[in-house]
Amino acid sequence: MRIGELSARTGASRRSLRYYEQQGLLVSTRSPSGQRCYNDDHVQRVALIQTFLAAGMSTMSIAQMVPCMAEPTTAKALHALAVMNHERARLTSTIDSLTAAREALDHLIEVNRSFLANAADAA
Amino acid sequence: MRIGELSARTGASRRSLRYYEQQGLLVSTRSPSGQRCYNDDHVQRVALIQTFLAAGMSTMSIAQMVPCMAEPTTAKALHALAVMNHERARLTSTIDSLTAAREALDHLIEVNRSFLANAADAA
DNA sequence: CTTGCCCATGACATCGATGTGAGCGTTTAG
DNA sequence: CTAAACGCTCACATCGATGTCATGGGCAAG
Repeated sequence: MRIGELSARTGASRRSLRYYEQQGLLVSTRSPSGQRCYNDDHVQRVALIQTFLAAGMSTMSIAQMVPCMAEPTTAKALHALAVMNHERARLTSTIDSLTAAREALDHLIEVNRSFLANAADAA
Repeated sequence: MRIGELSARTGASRRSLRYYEQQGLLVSTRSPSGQRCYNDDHVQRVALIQTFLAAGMSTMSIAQMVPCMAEPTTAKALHALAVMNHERARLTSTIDSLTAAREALDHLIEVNRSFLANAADAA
Protein backbone atom coordinates (compact mmCIF):
# COMPACT_ATOMS: atom_id res chain seq x y z
CA MET A 1 0.00 0.00 0.00
CA ARG A 2 1.09 3.61 -0.44
CA ILE A 3 1.23 6.36 2.11
CA GLY A 4 -2.36 7.49 1.75
CA GLU A 5 -3.74 4.12 2.67
CA LEU A 6 -1.38 3.66 5.59
CA SER A 7 -2.46 7.07 6.80
CA ALA A 8 -6.11 6.12 6.51
CA ARG A 9 -5.58 2.85 8.32
CA THR A 10 -3.61 4.26 11.20
CA GLY A 11 -4.99 7.74 11.56
CA ALA A 12 -1.49 9.19 11.35
CA SER A 13 -1.20 12.01 8.83
CA ARG A 14 0.96 11.58 5.74
CA ARG A 15 3.13 14.30 7.17
CA SER A 16 3.63 12.34 10.36
CA LEU A 17 4.43 9.12 8.55
CA ARG A 18 7.15 10.84 6.52
CA TYR A 19 8.45 12.38 9.70
CA TYR A 20 8.59 8.99 11.42
CA GLU A 21 10.63 7.70 8.55
CA GLN A 22 12.94 10.67 8.61
CA GLN A 23 13.48 10.07 12.32
CA GLY A 24 14.26 6.41 11.75
CA LEU A 25 11.12 4.97 13.31
CA LEU A 26 9.77 3.49 10.13
CA VAL A 27 11.33 2.08 7.01
CA SER A 28 9.65 1.86 3.67
CA THR A 29 10.52 0.33 0.38
CA ARG A 30 10.21 2.60 -2.58
CA SER A 31 8.53 2.05 -5.91
CA PRO A 32 10.66 2.69 -8.99
CA SER A 33 9.25 6.18 -9.11
CA GLY A 34 10.16 6.82 -5.50
CA GLN A 35 6.81 6.35 -3.82
CA ARG A 36 6.76 4.70 -0.41
CA CYS A 37 5.36 1.18 -0.22
CA TYR A 38 4.08 -0.40 2.97
CA ASN A 39 2.58 -3.69 4.07
CA ASP A 40 0.41 -4.83 6.96
CA ASP A 41 3.33 -5.02 9.34
CA HIS A 42 3.79 -1.31 8.97
CA VAL A 43 0.28 -0.77 10.26
CA GLN A 44 1.25 -2.55 13.45
CA ARG A 45 4.45 -0.62 13.74
CA VAL A 46 2.71 2.71 13.34
CA ALA A 47 0.21 1.70 15.99
CA LEU A 48 3.07 1.01 18.36
CA ILE A 49 4.71 4.33 17.52
CA GLN A 50 1.45 6.11 18.19
CA THR A 51 1.09 4.38 21.53
CA PHE A 52 4.55 5.49 22.55
CA LEU A 53 4.23 9.01 21.23
CA ALA A 54 0.91 9.38 23.02
CA ALA A 55 2.75 8.43 26.18
CA GLY A 56 5.06 11.37 25.66
CA MET A 57 8.11 9.51 24.45
CA SER A 58 10.36 11.29 22.01
CA THR A 59 10.94 9.98 18.53
CA MET A 60 14.58 9.59 19.46
CA SER A 61 13.78 7.24 22.33
CA ILE A 62 11.43 5.26 20.18
CA ALA A 63 14.06 5.01 17.46
CA GLN A 64 16.51 3.61 19.98
CA MET A 65 14.05 1.17 21.45
CA VAL A 66 12.24 -0.31 18.54
CA PRO A 67 14.63 -2.48 16.51
CA CYS A 68 12.07 -2.03 13.81
CA MET A 69 14.17 -1.37 10.84
CA ALA A 70 17.51 -3.03 11.15
CA GLU A 71 18.64 -6.50 12.06
CA PRO A 72 18.92 -6.81 15.82
CA THR A 73 22.47 -6.84 17.10
CA THR A 74 23.50 -7.81 20.59
CA ALA A 75 24.99 -4.38 21.11
CA LYS A 76 21.86 -2.69 19.82
CA ALA A 77 19.67 -4.89 21.97
CA LEU A 78 21.65 -4.01 25.06
CA HIS A 79 21.36 -0.35 24.30
CA ALA A 80 17.66 -0.70 23.54
CA LEU A 81 17.12 -2.50 26.80
CA ALA A 82 18.78 0.31 28.70
CA VAL A 83 16.59 2.89 26.98
CA MET A 84 13.52 0.78 27.60
CA ASN A 85 14.16 0.52 31.29
CA HIS A 86 14.76 4.22 31.45
CA GLU A 87 11.54 4.96 29.61
CA ARG A 88 9.65 2.54 31.75
CA ALA A 89 10.78 4.34 34.87
CA ARG A 90 9.80 7.63 33.33
CA LEU A 91 6.37 6.29 32.48
CA THR A 92 5.83 5.04 35.98
CA SER A 93 6.92 8.35 37.41
CA THR A 94 4.63 10.25 35.09
CA ILE A 95 1.73 8.01 35.97
CA ASP A 96 2.38 8.79 39.61
CA SER A 97 2.37 12.52 38.85
CA LEU A 98 -0.90 12.26 37.03
CA THR A 99 -2.42 10.24 39.80
CA ALA A 100 -1.30 12.82 42.34
CA ALA A 101 -2.76 15.58 40.19
CA ARG A 102 -6.01 13.72 39.94
CA GLU A 103 -6.20 13.40 43.68
CA ALA A 104 -5.49 17.08 44.13
CA LEU A 105 -8.19 17.76 41.59
CA ASP A 106 -10.65 15.54 43.43
CA HIS A 107 -9.98 17.57 46.52
CA LEU A 108 -10.65 20.82 44.67
CA ILE A 109 -13.84 19.38 43.24
CA GLU A 110 -14.98 18.49 46.71
CA VAL A 111 -14.26 21.98 48.02
CA ASN A 112 -16.07 23.48 45.09
CA ARG A 113 -19.10 21.26 45.60
CA SER A 114 -19.29 22.29 49.23
CA PHE A 115 -19.13 25.92 48.30
CA LEU A 116 -21.95 25.52 45.83
CA ALA A 117 -24.01 23.59 48.34
CA ASN A 118 -23.56 26.32 50.91
CA ALA A 119 -24.43 28.98 48.37
CA ALA A 120 -27.61 27.08 47.56
CA ASP A 121 -28.52 26.83 51.25
CA ALA A 122 -27.98 30.52 51.79
CA ALA A 123 -30.24 31.37 48.90
CA MET B 1 8.85 37.29 50.94
CA ARG B 2 10.05 38.43 47.52
CA ILE B 3 10.23 36.45 44.33
CA GLY B 4 13.69 35.00 44.92
CA GLU B 5 12.66 33.33 48.13
CA LEU B 6 9.44 31.97 46.70
CA SER B 7 11.48 30.60 43.84
CA ALA B 8 13.91 28.95 46.23
CA ARG B 9 11.12 27.46 48.30
CA THR B 10 9.15 26.06 45.41
CA GLY B 11 11.79 25.28 42.87
CA ALA B 12 9.94 27.29 40.25
CA SER B 13 12.15 29.79 38.45
CA ARG B 14 11.55 33.50 38.87
CA ARG B 15 10.66 33.53 35.22
CA SER B 16 8.00 30.91 35.76
CA LEU B 17 6.53 32.68 38.75
CA ARG B 18 6.14 35.90 36.77
CA TYR B 19 4.62 33.90 33.96
CA TYR B 20 2.11 32.28 36.30
CA GLU B 21 1.08 35.73 37.45
CA GLN B 22 0.78 37.00 33.92
CA GLN B 23 -1.46 34.05 33.11
CA GLY B 24 -3.64 34.71 36.13
CA LEU B 25 -2.61 31.71 38.21
CA LEU B 26 -0.99 33.68 40.94
CA VAL B 27 -1.64 37.08 42.46
CA SER B 28 0.90 39.09 44.31
CA THR B 29 0.82 42.28 46.28
CA ARG B 30 3.43 44.80 45.34
CA SER B 31 5.79 46.80 47.49
CA PRO B 32 5.77 50.57 46.99
CA SER B 33 8.65 50.18 44.59
CA GLY B 34 6.81 47.56 42.57
CA GLN B 35 8.43 44.38 43.85
CA ARG B 36 6.22 41.31 44.26
CA CYS B 37 5.44 40.24 47.82
CA TYR B 38 4.32 36.75 48.76
CA ASN B 39 3.35 34.84 51.89
CA ASP B 40 3.25 31.21 52.90
CA ASP B 41 -0.05 30.63 51.16
CA HIS B 42 1.63 31.37 47.88
CA VAL B 43 4.04 28.53 48.46
CA GLN B 44 1.10 26.15 48.65
CA ARG B 45 -0.49 27.63 45.60
CA VAL B 46 2.67 27.29 43.55
CA ALA B 47 2.99 23.69 44.65
CA LEU B 48 -0.52 23.04 43.39
CA ILE B 49 0.24 24.80 40.11
CA GLN B 50 3.33 22.67 39.70
CA THR B 51 1.36 19.52 40.35
CA PHE B 52 -1.14 20.45 37.68
CA LEU B 53 1.43 21.63 35.16
CA ALA B 54 3.40 18.44 35.65
CA ALA B 55 0.23 16.60 34.78
CA GLY B 56 0.15 18.38 31.47
CA MET B 57 -2.62 20.85 32.21
CA SER B 58 -2.46 24.20 30.48
CA THR B 59 -2.14 27.43 32.42
CA MET B 60 -5.50 28.41 30.99
CA SER B 61 -7.22 25.39 32.50
CA ILE B 62 -5.52 25.96 35.80
CA ALA B 63 -6.53 29.59 35.75
CA GLN B 64 -10.14 28.58 35.24
CA MET B 65 -10.08 25.94 37.93
CA VAL B 66 -8.22 27.46 40.78
CA PRO B 67 -10.26 30.26 42.31
CA CYS B 68 -6.95 31.48 43.65
CA MET B 69 -7.12 35.12 43.02
CA ALA B 70 -10.65 36.40 43.12
CA GLU B 71 -13.59 35.93 45.42
CA PRO B 72 -15.50 32.81 44.49
CA THR B 73 -18.74 33.47 42.69
CA THR B 74 -21.44 30.89 42.10
CA ALA B 75 -21.09 31.39 38.38
CA LYS B 76 -17.33 31.03 38.55
CA ALA B 77 -17.62 27.96 40.72
CA LEU B 78 -19.96 26.33 38.25
CA HIS B 79 -17.60 27.07 35.42
CA ALA B 80 -14.65 25.83 37.43
CA LEU B 81 -16.47 22.64 38.23
CA ALA B 82 -17.12 22.01 34.57
CA VAL B 83 -13.46 22.53 33.75
CA MET B 84 -12.41 20.32 36.63
CA ASN B 85 -14.56 17.46 35.51
CA HIS B 86 -13.23 17.85 32.01
CA GLU B 87 -9.65 17.84 33.21
CA ARG B 88 -10.29 14.90 35.43
CA ALA B 89 -11.54 12.89 32.50
CA ARG B 90 -8.51 13.94 30.49
CA LEU B 91 -6.20 12.86 33.29
CA THR B 92 -7.84 9.49 33.54
CA SER B 93 -7.62 9.01 29.82
CA THR B 94 -3.96 10.00 29.79
CA ILE B 95 -3.22 7.63 32.64
CA ASP B 96 -4.81 4.89 30.60
CA SER B 97 -2.63 5.77 27.62
CA LEU B 98 0.48 5.68 29.73
CA THR B 99 -0.49 2.40 31.25
CA ALA B 100 -1.08 0.93 27.81
CA ALA B 101 2.30 2.22 26.67
CA ARG B 102 3.95 0.68 29.68
CA GLU B 103 2.40 -2.65 28.93
CA ALA B 104 3.55 -2.47 25.33
CA LEU B 105 6.98 -1.57 26.61
CA ASP B 106 6.99 -4.51 28.99
CA HIS B 107 6.26 -6.73 26.06
CA LEU B 108 9.15 -5.28 24.07
CA ILE B 109 11.44 -5.71 27.05
CA GLU B 110 10.44 -9.33 27.26
CA VAL B 111 11.13 -9.90 23.57
CA ASN B 112 14.44 -8.16 23.89
CA ARG B 113 15.45 -10.25 26.89
CA SER B 114 14.64 -13.43 25.02
CA PHE B 115 16.73 -12.32 22.11
CA LEU B 116 19.68 -11.60 24.33
CA ALA B 117 19.28 -14.92 26.12
CA ASN B 118 19.27 -16.77 22.81
CA ALA B 119 22.28 -14.83 21.62
CA ALA B 120 24.10 -15.82 24.83
CA ASP B 121 23.17 -19.48 24.34
CA ALA B 122 24.40 -19.44 20.77
CA ALA B 123 27.72 -18.02 21.80
C1' DC C 1 -3.47 13.78 -24.29
C1' DT C 2 -5.64 15.68 -20.42
C1' DT C 3 -7.80 16.01 -16.13
C1' DG C 4 -7.77 14.74 -11.41
C1' DC C 5 -5.82 12.63 -7.61
C1' DC C 6 -1.90 10.86 -5.25
C1' DC C 7 2.91 11.38 -3.98
C1' DA C 8 7.77 13.67 -3.17
C1' DT C 9 10.65 17.21 -1.06
C1' DG C 10 11.56 21.41 1.30
C1' DA C 11 10.54 25.40 3.84
C1' DC C 12 8.08 27.95 7.10
C1' DA C 13 4.51 28.27 10.95
C1' DT C 14 2.51 26.76 15.36
C1' DC C 15 1.86 26.09 20.42
C1' DG C 16 3.25 26.64 25.53
C1' DA C 17 6.28 26.82 29.20
C1' DT C 18 10.62 28.27 30.02
C1' DG C 19 15.55 30.18 29.25
C1' DT C 20 18.18 34.15 28.50
C1' DG C 21 19.81 38.70 28.10
C1' DA C 22 19.45 43.73 27.92
C1' DG C 23 18.64 47.93 30.26
C1' DC C 24 17.33 49.99 34.33
C1' DG C 25 15.58 50.65 39.33
C1' DT C 26 15.89 48.86 44.56
C1' DT C 27 17.64 47.14 48.64
C1' DT C 28 21.13 45.94 51.74
C1' DA C 29 25.68 45.23 53.68
C1' DG C 30 30.18 47.19 54.21
C1' DC D 1 28.36 56.32 49.53
C1' DT D 2 29.14 52.30 46.91
C1' DA D 3 28.98 47.87 45.27
C1' DA D 4 26.74 43.54 45.16
C1' DA D 5 22.71 41.14 44.84
C1' DC D 6 18.09 41.36 43.73
C1' DG D 7 13.90 42.87 41.17
C1' DC D 8 11.28 44.91 37.07
C1' DT D 9 9.83 44.78 32.11
C1' DC D 10 10.35 43.59 27.37
C1' DA D 11 11.78 40.86 23.77
C1' DC D 12 13.67 37.03 21.48
C1' DA D 13 15.02 31.98 21.50
C1' DT D 14 14.03 27.05 22.28
C1' DC D 15 12.11 22.31 21.67
C1' DG D 16 9.21 18.60 19.08
C1' DA D 17 5.54 16.89 16.58
C1' DT D 18 2.61 18.43 13.28
C1' DG D 19 0.07 21.64 9.83
C1' DT D 20 0.39 23.90 5.64
C1' DC D 21 1.93 25.65 1.33
C1' DA D 22 4.72 25.60 -2.89
C1' DT D 23 6.50 23.27 -6.66
C1' DG D 24 6.87 19.34 -9.38
C1' DG D 25 6.45 14.36 -10.74
C1' DG D 26 3.43 9.81 -11.24
C1' DC D 27 -0.52 7.27 -12.65
C1' DA D 28 -5.19 5.95 -14.06
C1' DA D 29 -9.62 6.97 -16.48
C1' DG D 30 -11.93 9.66 -19.85
